[in-house]
Amino acid sequence: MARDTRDRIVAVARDLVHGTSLAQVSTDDVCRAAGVHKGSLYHFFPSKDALGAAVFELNWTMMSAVLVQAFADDVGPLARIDRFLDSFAAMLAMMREKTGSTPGCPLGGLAAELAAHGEDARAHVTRVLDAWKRYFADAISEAKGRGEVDPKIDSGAAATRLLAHLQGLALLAQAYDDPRLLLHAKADLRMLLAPK
Amino acid sequence: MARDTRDRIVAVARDLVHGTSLAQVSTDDVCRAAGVHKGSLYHFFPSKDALGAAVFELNWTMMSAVLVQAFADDVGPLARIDRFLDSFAAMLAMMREKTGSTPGCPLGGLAAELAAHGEDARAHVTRVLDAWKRYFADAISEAKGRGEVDPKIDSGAAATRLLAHLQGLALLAQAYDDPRLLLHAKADLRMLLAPK
DNA sequence: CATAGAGTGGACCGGACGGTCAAGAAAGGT
DNA sequence: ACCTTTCTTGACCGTCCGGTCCACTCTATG
Repeated sequence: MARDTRDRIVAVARDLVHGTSLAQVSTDDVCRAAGVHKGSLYHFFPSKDALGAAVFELNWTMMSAVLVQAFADDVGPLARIDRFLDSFAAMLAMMREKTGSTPGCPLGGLAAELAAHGEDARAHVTRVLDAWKRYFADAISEAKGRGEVDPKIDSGAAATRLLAHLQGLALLAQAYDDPRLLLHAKADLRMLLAPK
Repeated sequence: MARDTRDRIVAVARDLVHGTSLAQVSTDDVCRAAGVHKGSLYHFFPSKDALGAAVFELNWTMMSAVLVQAFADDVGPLARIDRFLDSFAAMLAMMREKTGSTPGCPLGGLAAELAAHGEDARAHVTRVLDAWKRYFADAISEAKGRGEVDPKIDSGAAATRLLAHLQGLALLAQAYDDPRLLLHAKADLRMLLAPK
């Protein structure tokens, strides 16, 4: 029951924050939507910022699940990247169905907001982004070994390129309220890999 | 004097908002920093949202100046894009000096935030992004004519690619508090142009 | 110089906000 | 059965917020 309440608070907060921003969602909003009282919220979280961090963490957990699934090695490394992009696009499209407007990247959007909330929040955010990048970097390394991309490129730098591009596409998708912008992702990321 | 006050309010608001978000800056903050009283602010702007729109407009004006200068046709089209990227990177680095933390793209960041402020705000934002994209698209068209990029690519789609990538790099630069991420911009955008 | 209207000062408002608290209800170990 | 710890409740607080109001002061114009 206890863990359940905490989880419900975070999940509800996540839904409210996604598509908007942490600042635009009040603790009252969260409590109302979760059917919980302020005291409970502040029993589990020392501050609103802490709740924000938990939301970010939950987003990362969900993204991790998608990453693990997409990057399973039953297909080649480049196909894994493609598969992840499909999942990512589907995720945004589904969110648009549910909320009526296209959200940005659940991690990137919060990352930009939390970066201004002090140095430790920023450090946390960058650790998560690094973990995400590693999935790309590993696949790229493997693709280099297979001769599917230019072996001279730096895997880490290429991974950063891919992540940046994906973040940019998600941001434009949000601004244009059009998840179809992500349809270009596969081809775009291929260009950034200098394939042979 | 009148225009002067209005301009000062917007300029100050811009400085406060840049690097954070509109939501995190209060009208009191703006008034204090501008040495102005609430009555004056609400004499010029009917609401805080209107002030936000004016800030966005100012950012676009400043960006336009950079664009016009960078895209002057005294050099080839691809060199213009490079020149713009230099200016953009310099802009972010300068802002970091001034505020102590790396801001995101002055247009992209606000665009993402304002997109959730109703349909008309979003439409305004997309018009500005389209205008920005046009600078890229025109240069790409010219580069195609000169045979500097693959003539088969669609200029508009390529321009979207470039803008998305730039936005993504700016977002990561903000999250990592490291403007050097933009150093890769030139090479990255080249890859996205499928040069011959 | 009279007057109108733009611009400014600054007090004020209602409500929303993040956060607290004390007391009670469950849960859980012994 | 008992007590301790973990939750939950719901009223409450001080502050900050966006926004209003009205009296005042400039300044441009006729």
